[in-house]
Amino acid sequence: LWIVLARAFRAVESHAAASAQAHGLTLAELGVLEALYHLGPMPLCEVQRKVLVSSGGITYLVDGLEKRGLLRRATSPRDRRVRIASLTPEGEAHVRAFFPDHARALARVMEGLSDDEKGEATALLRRLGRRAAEMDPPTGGESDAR
Amino acid sequence: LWIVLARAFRAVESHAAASAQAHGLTLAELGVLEALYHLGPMPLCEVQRKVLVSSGGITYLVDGLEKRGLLRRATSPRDRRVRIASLTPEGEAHVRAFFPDHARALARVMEGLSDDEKGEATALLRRLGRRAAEMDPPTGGESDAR
DNA sequence: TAAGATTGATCCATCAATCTTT
DNA sequence: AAAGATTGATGGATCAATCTTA
Repeated sequence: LWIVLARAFRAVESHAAASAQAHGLTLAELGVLEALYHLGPMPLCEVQRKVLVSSGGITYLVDGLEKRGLLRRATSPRDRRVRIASLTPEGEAHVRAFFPDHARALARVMEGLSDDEKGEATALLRRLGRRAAEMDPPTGGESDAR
Repeated sequence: LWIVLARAFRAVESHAAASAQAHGLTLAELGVLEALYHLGPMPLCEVQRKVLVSSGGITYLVDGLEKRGLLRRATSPRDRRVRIASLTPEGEAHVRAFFPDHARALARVMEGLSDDEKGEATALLRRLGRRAAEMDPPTGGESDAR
């Protein structure tokens, strides 16, 4: 199973990465933009959890996206430690521009399975992922363990 | 599905990586050793296909493992372009030492699914992976496209 | 002390180019 | 030309340490 899971993931990932790259984005960057687009502005630490990247990585990612004017940072009024990321109008336009393309590309890659099968695979993988994630922490739980 | 697949993969991967690291190995390095252990000596280009890494990457990996005395390179008598990698006695001992641990660790991570479910998930993922892999080449087919 | 964020060092892996052999 | 292997440059991402605020 592990082998097959890895191969399937890499195969799909390469397509997803190609689709992202066609719009000048990394997969991780695309993840950040999508999170902000669908869920609205949120603290960096929350984005980090969504995108599954290290705390250093999120700073790096957001740096790049901010430099390109796709998002901006703001300080939280409630807690002066946290920085809240939100899409700029340009960023939102960019997401709207590539999202349909990206979704279509992914759908095409997945069309080897019927809708029922996709549902089943999703259910199975969700259980597998949950268990594996909450299992005795590999490196202390997260990639940021101290 | 894509999201769930990615999360499941990363969750399992982190456990696998931790298990490998416990024996001083990268996941990719572990893959090379396992391939050589189970399938015997083989050309570098074949190892590359098994481990799914770029051609430059395989050289890098094998360099490291050779430097640690876990495998050695030899020239093929049939074709003087190819280099054949084979485990040294130390390398074989090393694999024998960590393989049971590693297998057990993986089994534990997967125990969220019953055997039937594992079989089903494997079948579905295999189909998904196959289709995605042989689909219109993302970057020209492989990571080494010219 | 702990959480959020940032920095700088480091690492693994891809990429493009090159060399040899077929 | 094309396949196998190697090199050097580059980049994305983790990691450990640090700073600020709670």
